[in-house]
Amino acid sequence: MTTARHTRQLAAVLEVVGDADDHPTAEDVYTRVRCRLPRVSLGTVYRNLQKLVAQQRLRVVQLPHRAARYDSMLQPHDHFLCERCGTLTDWVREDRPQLDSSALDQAGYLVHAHSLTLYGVCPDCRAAAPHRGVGRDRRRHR
Amino acid sequence: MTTARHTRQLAAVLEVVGDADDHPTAEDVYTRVRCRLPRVSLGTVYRNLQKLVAQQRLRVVQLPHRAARYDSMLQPHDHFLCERCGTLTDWVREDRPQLDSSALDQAGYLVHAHSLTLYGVCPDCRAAAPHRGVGRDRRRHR
DNA sequence: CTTTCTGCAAACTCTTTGCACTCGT
DNA sequence: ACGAGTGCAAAGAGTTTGCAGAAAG
Repeated sequence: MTTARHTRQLAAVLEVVGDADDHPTAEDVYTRVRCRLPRVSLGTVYRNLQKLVAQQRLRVVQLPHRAARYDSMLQPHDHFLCERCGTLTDWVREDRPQLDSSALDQAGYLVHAHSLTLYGVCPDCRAAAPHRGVGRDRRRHR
Repeated sequence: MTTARHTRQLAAVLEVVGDADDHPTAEDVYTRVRCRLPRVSLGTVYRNLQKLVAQQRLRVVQLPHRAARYDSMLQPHDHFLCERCGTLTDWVREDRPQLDSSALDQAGYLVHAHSLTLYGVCPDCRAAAPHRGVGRDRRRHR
């Protein structure tokens, strides 16, 4: 039987993501964990993030063309990604319409989970440049 | 001024994806285009897929831990991914216009687009093994 | 002591790119 | 002919993995 061990590295990874309010990437987590445990390796960070996600103690948000982001908010929610600055925002819908998948259910599909992400421009970026530049100059952050 | 050229490679890529009913990956498209144009390169396939997506003549479906899949269905729709066999299915909801993002709108977010993907087990896989194996044996296809 | 976990570095997957050449227009 | 598009091969980002040694139980 597999006995999960409690290591400093695992604890640090969990705590770093828990304390973060910015949906850090694996690299971000690595950097922050390093402040405490200067000898951790990126591989270990990845392994522990993976483990914590599997244990449902953390969530991953996979994004097209970007590194995965980690999230300690466990309550069901979705995300908004600002295409200009790359900031990822939690979006908790109180009216979460239960996502009527009955058509799929009836067709014999078994739905375990889903992911919904919105893309657009955040308030800060709109304020900074309301008329989005014609030239393509995205991909600035991370 | 940029003058778009009409090349065999571009036409073949578009046609291959258009004829496909299985959401091919870039590699799949590459293989199929090769039947006709044995000298195409994977880089060209990627470049053309990218171009076609930018022109809204094709759609990409980005999936966690998997290669992107291409889709010629232009009407708004979502997807279902079978976690056992990797098959991606179009899911057209008639009741789609929902997705009430007014809370975000009011907070100053500008929403351009969104993506919604469901994960689970497709009818075929359920029939093949109703009681999903306890051991993790995913990642079979592609 | 045993076994899991770690650090390190190499490998891997998917995708993008630089460059010289080709072929639409 | 001009230059967008191509083939090729190399680079790149992000993530995974094999292995010997460290350390948790």
